Amino acid sequence: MVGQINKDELMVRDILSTAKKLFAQHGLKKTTMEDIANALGKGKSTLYYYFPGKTEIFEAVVDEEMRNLLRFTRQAINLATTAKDKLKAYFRTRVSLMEKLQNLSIVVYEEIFNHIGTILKLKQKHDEIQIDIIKEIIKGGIQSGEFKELVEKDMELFSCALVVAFRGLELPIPVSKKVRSCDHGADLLVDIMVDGMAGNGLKTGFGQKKFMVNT
Amino acid sequence: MVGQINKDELMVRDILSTAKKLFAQHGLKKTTMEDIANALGKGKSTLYYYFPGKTEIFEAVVDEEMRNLLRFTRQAINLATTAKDKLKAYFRTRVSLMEKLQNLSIVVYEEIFNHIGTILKLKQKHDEIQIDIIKEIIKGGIQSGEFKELVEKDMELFSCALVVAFRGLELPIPVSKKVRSCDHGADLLVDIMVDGMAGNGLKTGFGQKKFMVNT
DNA sequence: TTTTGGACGAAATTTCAGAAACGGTCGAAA
DNA sequence: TTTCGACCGTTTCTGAAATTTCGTCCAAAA
Repeated sequence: MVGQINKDELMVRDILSTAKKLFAQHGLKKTTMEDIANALGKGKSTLYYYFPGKTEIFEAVVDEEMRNLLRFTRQAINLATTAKDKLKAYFRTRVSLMEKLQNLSIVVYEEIFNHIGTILKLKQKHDEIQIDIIKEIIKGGIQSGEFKELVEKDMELFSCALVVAFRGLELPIPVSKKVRSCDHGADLLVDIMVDGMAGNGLKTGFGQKKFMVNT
Repeated sequence: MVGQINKDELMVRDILSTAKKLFAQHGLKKTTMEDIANALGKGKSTLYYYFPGKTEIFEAVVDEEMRNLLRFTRQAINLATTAKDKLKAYFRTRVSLMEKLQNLSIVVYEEIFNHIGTILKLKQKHDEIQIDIIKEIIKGGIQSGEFKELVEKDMELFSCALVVAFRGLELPIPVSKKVRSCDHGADLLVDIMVDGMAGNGLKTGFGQKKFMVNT
């Protein structure tokens, strides 16, 4: 009984790993149940013994992949001590692991952007302008002393990031709407961005005080 | 002469405005050159006198729409005085004008997301978790005094925004890659987010020395 | 000259019936 | 309990004919 459960899970793992390879290689549509079965050296209906259908296999593969990403993220977060470093860890691991995850989802993305790639190239041109706008604002803020100094490279980077990040808001997905619909939201974000999240009352005692001097 | 140039531009404007209506109503593919010509009350070849082809008309329509959005954005920015308010104006106008622009691109978006809507629903579930993770980090930061106080609602909003904004980075577009590929980028962003962009000594002329205190 | 309309050809798109492929089921066998 | 081949209903592909649509051309109107 315990052995059977293990055998069950082993089979499920086998199915998922080979399915993942095939999905990453040929995409969801082009990968048939028979392909998976053949790659496993099993009969097609064996798959249906372990999974209700093709959809569930795909979902399981994606779910597993996302769980992995989450696991690594949590791990990196736990290694950091301060909240600031935790945030850094969050973003850093997500950025690096995203690229690995894209091995799986690249086919999906390709399917999407074969349909709209042309249109988004138009957008790109205007993104350049938007970046310049933001950069100008920041430059103005720096000159007036309202903002901290920032080297040209970082300003460029930060402006790019803002524009790109905003694209996430443009995607018509439920969670986006939640943020988008709240007018107060945009202001809050800028408030945080400008004034920072750091509290004035630094935590008592043992904290390491650092002085950074810019000119 | 001058009169002809005006007439030219007037005709171009007419074409673009009626084409825009039709594109928004029926989409790019379902709108034929004859549809546009009929709606104008002109012959089909008239269109070809003013534009090389259908593609160019569509691009011109989209370009005009984006220019409009840019125009309003600049206008709003100029009305604001401080850089902080300018940033706010930037985001606020973009959010509100985006919805109007979507009247045009809603057909486009529909075409896109009929293909991938199913897949992105999977993501949504994990987004919920990510939001919770970030919220927890922020909560911890607040409790330790590292971060400023934030009401529950704003914390939720801010966390959502971060997750959603990150979606923009995931899109496989050149500018995204530019930001994504730079490891230093993520850290810079968090640095700015935490410490803020605000300088200490406001606009005291020339030599700006700044002291940043971290814990 | 400048501008327009409609006819025209080439190329893309749609249609649709028949064929192939696919997801999923079932009973039997190991 | 686990695996398998055969089978069914549906979806997807194919390819050729019919239709639509882009873009050109030229005569004619302004």
